Formats: sequence, structure tokens, C-alpha cells
Amino acid sequence: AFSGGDAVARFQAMRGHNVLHPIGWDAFGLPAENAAIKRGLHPKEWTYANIEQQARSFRRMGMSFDWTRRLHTCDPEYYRWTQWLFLKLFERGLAYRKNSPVNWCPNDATVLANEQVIQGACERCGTVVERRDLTQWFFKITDYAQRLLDDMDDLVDWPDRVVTMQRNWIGRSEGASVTFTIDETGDEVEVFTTRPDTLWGVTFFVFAAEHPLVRKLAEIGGTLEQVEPLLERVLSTPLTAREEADTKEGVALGVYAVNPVNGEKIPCYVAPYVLMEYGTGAIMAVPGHDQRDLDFARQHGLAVRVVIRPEGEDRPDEEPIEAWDHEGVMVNSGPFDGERSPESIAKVAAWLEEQGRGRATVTFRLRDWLISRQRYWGAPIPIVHCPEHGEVAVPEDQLPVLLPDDVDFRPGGESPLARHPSWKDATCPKCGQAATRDTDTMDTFVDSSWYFFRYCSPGDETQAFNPEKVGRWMPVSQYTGGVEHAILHLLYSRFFTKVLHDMGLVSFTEPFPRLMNQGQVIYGGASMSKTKGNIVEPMPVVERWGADTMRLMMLFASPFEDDIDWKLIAGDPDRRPGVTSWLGRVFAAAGEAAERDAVDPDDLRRLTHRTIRGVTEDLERFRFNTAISKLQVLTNEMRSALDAGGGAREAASALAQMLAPLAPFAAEEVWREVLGNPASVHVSAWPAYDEDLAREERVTMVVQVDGKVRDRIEVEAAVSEEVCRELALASERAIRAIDGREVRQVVVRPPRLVNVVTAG
RNA sequence: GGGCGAGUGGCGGAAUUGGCAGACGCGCAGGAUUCAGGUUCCUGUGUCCGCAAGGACGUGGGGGUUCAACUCCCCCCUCGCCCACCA
Repeated sequence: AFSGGDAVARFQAMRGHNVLHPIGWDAFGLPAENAAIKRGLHPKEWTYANIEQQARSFRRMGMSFDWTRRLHTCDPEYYRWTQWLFLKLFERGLAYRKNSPVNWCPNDATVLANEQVIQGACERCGTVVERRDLTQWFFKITDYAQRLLDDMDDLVDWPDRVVTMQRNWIGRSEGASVTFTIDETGDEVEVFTTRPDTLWGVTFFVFAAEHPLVRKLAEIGGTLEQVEPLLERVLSTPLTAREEADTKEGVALGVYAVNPVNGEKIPCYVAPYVLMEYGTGAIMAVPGHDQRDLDFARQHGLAVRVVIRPEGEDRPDEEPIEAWDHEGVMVNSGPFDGERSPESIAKVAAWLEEQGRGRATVTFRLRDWLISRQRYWGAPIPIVHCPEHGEVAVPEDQLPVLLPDDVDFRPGGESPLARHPSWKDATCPKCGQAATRDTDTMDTFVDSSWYFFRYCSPGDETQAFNPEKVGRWMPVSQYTGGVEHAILHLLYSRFFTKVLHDMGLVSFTEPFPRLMNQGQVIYGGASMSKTKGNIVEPMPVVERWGADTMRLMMLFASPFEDDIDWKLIAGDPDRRPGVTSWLGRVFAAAGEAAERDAVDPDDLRRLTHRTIRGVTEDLERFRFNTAISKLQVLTNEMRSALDAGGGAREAASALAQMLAPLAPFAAEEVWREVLGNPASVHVSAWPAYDEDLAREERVTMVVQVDGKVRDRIEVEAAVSEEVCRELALASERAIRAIDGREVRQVVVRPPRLVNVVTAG
């Protein structure tokens, strides 16, 4: 949970690091806007009120944020620089406007980026998205696809699943593009294939419904009557909601394509299973080696040809039952007969290039980032549309382009800013003619893609960030966030950082070399949401038992990366939580220790130093649950030592300090009030441990007979192999278990274990 | 359909990466304190047999490697997440 990040910040500060632990609010965007509309409030009013409440809650929880660097992305002082960055991308051709089919959420009345469409539905509200052809602003993230992929290999230390998710999202595939010619018209059509080695097995050709040639070809082929209804239906279906139902559906166009490798004429089809969004919107179909093509061929009675056979299997080219997509040897493939298949892919690609009929190509699944939104609560796009000069950048000295307050901000088909009586009126910065402002706002993810730079020089009125200060603080030593950011925020931020690097503004290319995913707090197995009404506010627990209890409950409940089911953890709200009782025992033990003159007994000293070592390691690795467990063990041992009349001052001091990052209020009270230190525990230096003391001196050696534990013997940690063997074989319990059988082998692993293997 | 991850007591979870399974805590049971509830303290608590000493079993299921497997390998089951007509 979130207090883990705070614990690490406090821990690293105590270790002497210069820690920048900032806080900010990504406050523009749909959730805030929708919530405000629902309450009948202005988004600005609602947002700031909400921020204040959260800030209070954070303070109450003892979060050690540097409040002087606090940011809100909806402040004009902030979004001025978001707009500036937009203009920098525009200058470099990385922000551009184009007409294309886009995802439209009818409920939120705005377009969405591909990344914000989950299983065909709006990420925010769950409404099935529609497709619309609109002119929108895009960021050219596809220019960076390869670098976004490569840099994950050696520049970031991230959870595997996040790396995998980004990799899948970018979706690089290697193959070849091949040019087919339409026999009747001479049109050249490019296709992409990952399997150019199957080119000789192509028996038909399929276009996506959106392909620009479809209508023309149908007309020439005389099939417009059959094709038209299919197009109409497919084009009106939501982009992402074309399900398996129409897998084998398709209509012949009545024209033929010429296979460039063998001159064969193959029939052309239009079918919904081919997507315009991937590759070129047209495919060569190889039913012998692709299951979908085979299904389609069966349905439409098309030829199937095998061109790759399992090696060594002298099988005739009968109709395959299943498309063979494994390795093998090429057959029926002209000059390539006998070549081994996966290896031949590159050769075929090279050969195509020689012949001028194709070339090796790499495609990516990643699309350009659509950043226009037809909503009010966002940073206005700083562009003016001039009848003569087209899209013109707002001059930097006129930034920010302020978001007006007096707007009917309810969503409705076009941007609310367009409905404002005068806001969009402007003059062209180039010619001074009357012009119109762009009335869309930017996707919130633009705001959050660069905020970490702003934290380094938050008040700077002359630049987005101070490069020198960025050089000092960045990249971020430790980033934390939920997995929900695995693709969106992390991908966009990496893109922005690379762009800024290419502009010469920053010296590094990855903003977050180290990332930890924190789990969410859920309730009864379901994620908490306002609509489900199962939000657990931290405040009731904090009011009743204190912030430290809340922090410890969350940190102790499970590993940092795992979700916490509050229903399972919380217990009876009227009963004192276990961690609270523990803190009580810490106070009592420290109090007793403070009154004792005796020095800590040896066993306790050793445990204290071992605990410091262990907790230090645990906090470095975000393992708060085991760190707390170790502190509880130390507390128990202190109490035993005190009960036996010994001292526990060293233990109490170290305990208070190690508690400081986790339970800052209790730790401070123990440190100052109970132990009488004049300065704060939070400015004390993290305790050091003595290697010799931390090393265990006596350990329990286990004696096994045939793998079963039969005895335990206390030995010196430095005990020799011989002594271990002797002790084990002398053990009465072991002798009883051996029961006179022949001893075949004695495995000795000093000082922990001896295993006596018998003939039985 | 593809990819990734996970399955350990009544519950949350430990286990130095092949070496004492269940640390620490919650819960529960018994006891002490208390008029009572709560608090606090002590004891016990994987399952089965046994008064006990002790023994057998035990990390989703099945097989394997090893002196030794929660950990490594193969097959299967269940759950979670991500992607999904990706050519």
C-alpha cells in the first residue's frame, strides 16, 4: 500500500541520502470532471476541494512529502508548460493532425486513445466504444517504437510482467512486405507477412473492409451488389467489437491478384477477419499454414497447398486437416525447394528485395497516441487554425492558453470550448487575420507524462524545468505505482523522456530505471469503487487507533506488490488491532529498559544487530511485512531479557529508530519521551550493525536419518565437518532411528545439517 | 486461442533460493486480572493415532531428478492478470 513508498523515503533519508519525495495531483481529466458534473459543481471547484481533502488525509497519515514542491496539473502555471511541450513536439513533427477512424465513447462524448480502450470498452466508464472518422491530434510515438523496446532490455529494472505487457503492447513482428498486382487494374497492393517462406502456398488474397481499393475492385469485378452490404455492416460495427462470429465470412471481389513469386492468379476477397489497423489492411492467404486462412478456404471451397513439410516425413501434399505452422522443409516452392523453413525466412526476404517485389520489414502493433479530447477539463491545445496558414502554433510568450471558467462544460458531441461565445476567436500569429482556436483539450496522460521533471524546479516561471536541477535529481531512483499504469502512463512517460533527450534537454533516456508495483487495497475480493459503495476510508481507523496503526496494518498485511483485502485484514473495528497492541508492548519495554542500568545481555545484543541487518535489507527491497515481523521478534526478546532482570537499552534505541520509517509517530515518542533523546528520531542516523555480533555464534544442527529429522543439537557456528558427523552419529535418537542398519552415507553440511543414509 | 503469474494451517502470510515447512501476526481454546464487556498478561494451537513418551501423514493432483524438493524437471487441475481474427 501507499505508505510503503513513504517508509522507503524516510528510511533512505535516515541512511543519509538526499531524498526528494514529492507529491502532486494529476487533476485534469474525466474522473474529476464527471464527478463534478454529477454533483452539479464546477470541475475546478470540485477538484481543488477534493485535493485539499486528500492532502489533509496524507498529512494525517504522516506522509513525509516535500509539500513545497506540490503540483497540480490543472494549475495554469503547470499546464502552461504542458502546452509548451506540445508545441515542441509540433515543431519537431511529432504532433500532427490527421483524419482517421478513432474510438469514440458515446457516454463520455470524447475520443479515446487505443490504450484507453479495454476489450472494446471505454476504460473509464465501460461503455462500448464506437468508431468515428475524425480529424484529431496525434503524438508520433511510433517513431520511438524500437527504442521503447530496446531500452527495456538494459536500462530498466522493472517487474517482469510490466516489461512483458509493454513488449506485447508495442508488438514488434519481423517479416516481409510483398507487392501483389491486381490483374485487372494493375494496382499494386502491399501486404505484410511474418512468413514470406510460405509465399508459394498463397491461394487467395483478402482485403479488409476499410481498404481504399475494395469498392473500386468490386465494381470492376461486378460484385458491388454482394460486397456493399458486407461493407456497410462491417464499417458500422465498433472497431474493437468484431467477434469470432464472422470468422469465415467474406465475399469474393471478382478480381484476381498476381502472386509475384510464381505469377499465379489468385481470387481476391473482402472479409472482416482482416483488419485495417494491423499491417497494410490486405493479406496473402496461405491456408496450408495458417489456421484462419484454412477455415476461410474450407468455407469458400478454395485451394489449399502445402509448401512446408515436417522434416524427414515423405508425406504427399494431401489436404491438411490442420494448418502446419511449425518448422520443416520447403516444397513446391520453386528455387527454395529443400530449404529449412524458419531459417529460410530471411533468405526469401532478401530474394524478394533482389527481385524488386518486396523487402524485409518490421511492423509494430503500437499506434500513434491520440491526444485530442472533446472535453472541458483539460489543457487546451495551443494551436490556432488560420484560413490561410492552417495549423499555427500559439507563440510561446502567449502561453498559457487559459481554460475559461465560464463554460457550459457538460459533454455533448463537440468540445464544450467550441460552445463558448468568444473563447475560440483569435487572430493568426502569422498574418493577423481572424482565426479560430483549437477547441479540444489534451488527454490527461499528456499532463502526467512529464510532471517528474517539474518536481525538480516546481516554481520556475521561465521554463518547464531547470535542466541543471533535473540533471542533479533525475532519473527517479525509485518509482512506485500500481500495475494499472503498466502500459499507459509508463509508456507515455518513457516516450516523453526520449523526446526531451533528443531535444538535448535531458541527458538520460529512461525516467524510471527502478520500478516497484504496489498492490491495491480491495474489499471482499473486489476492487473498491464509488459505484460499488465499498470504499474503505482510512480515516475511521486513523481516528480510532492512530495513523501508525493504519500504516502498520497495511505494511504488515502482505508483501508490497500484493493486493490487500481489507475485509480480511481489518477484523472487528472495536477491537484493538494486533499492531496497536505491539506498539503498546514496545512502549512498555522501552520504558522499562530506560529505567534499567544493566547492559543488554549477550543474546539480546546479538539479536539486535542481526535485526538491524535484516531490517535494513528488507527495507531496501520493500519487504515491510518481514521487517515488521523481525521487529516484533526483537520486541519479544527484549521483554524476556527484561523479565530476567537484564537491560535492553541498545535494543530499545535501535528498535525506535527502525520503527521510525514505519510508524513515525510512535517511534518519535519512544525516542524522545521514553528514551530521552533531545533530537528527533527522524534526523537520527540509521543504526549500524556490528558484523561480528550479527553473525550467529551458535546454531541448531539438525540430524536426519534417511531424510527425516530425528534430533536437534546446539553447535558452534564454526563447527567442523568431523565434529558434526561425530555428534550426529553419537546422538541417541539418531541411533534409535538407525536401528542397527548399515550406514551407507553421511551427508554433512556444517553447521546446519547431517543426514545419515542407511541401507534400509 | 496466445502470453505471464500464482496455488502453503480456520485467516494474512514466512522459509537465507535445494537443507528444521508453517517465522511473525490474526483468530480460536484454556487460565490469571476485572462486577461485567473491553484491555493487559500467561499457556496451547497443521492433521491423525496416543494419557504421555513417541509415531505417521502433510505445501492443488500425478510422475520424475536428488542423500534431501514448497523450492528444480514433465503432465494435469484450479484461480488471477494481460493480449486477443496480429497475417
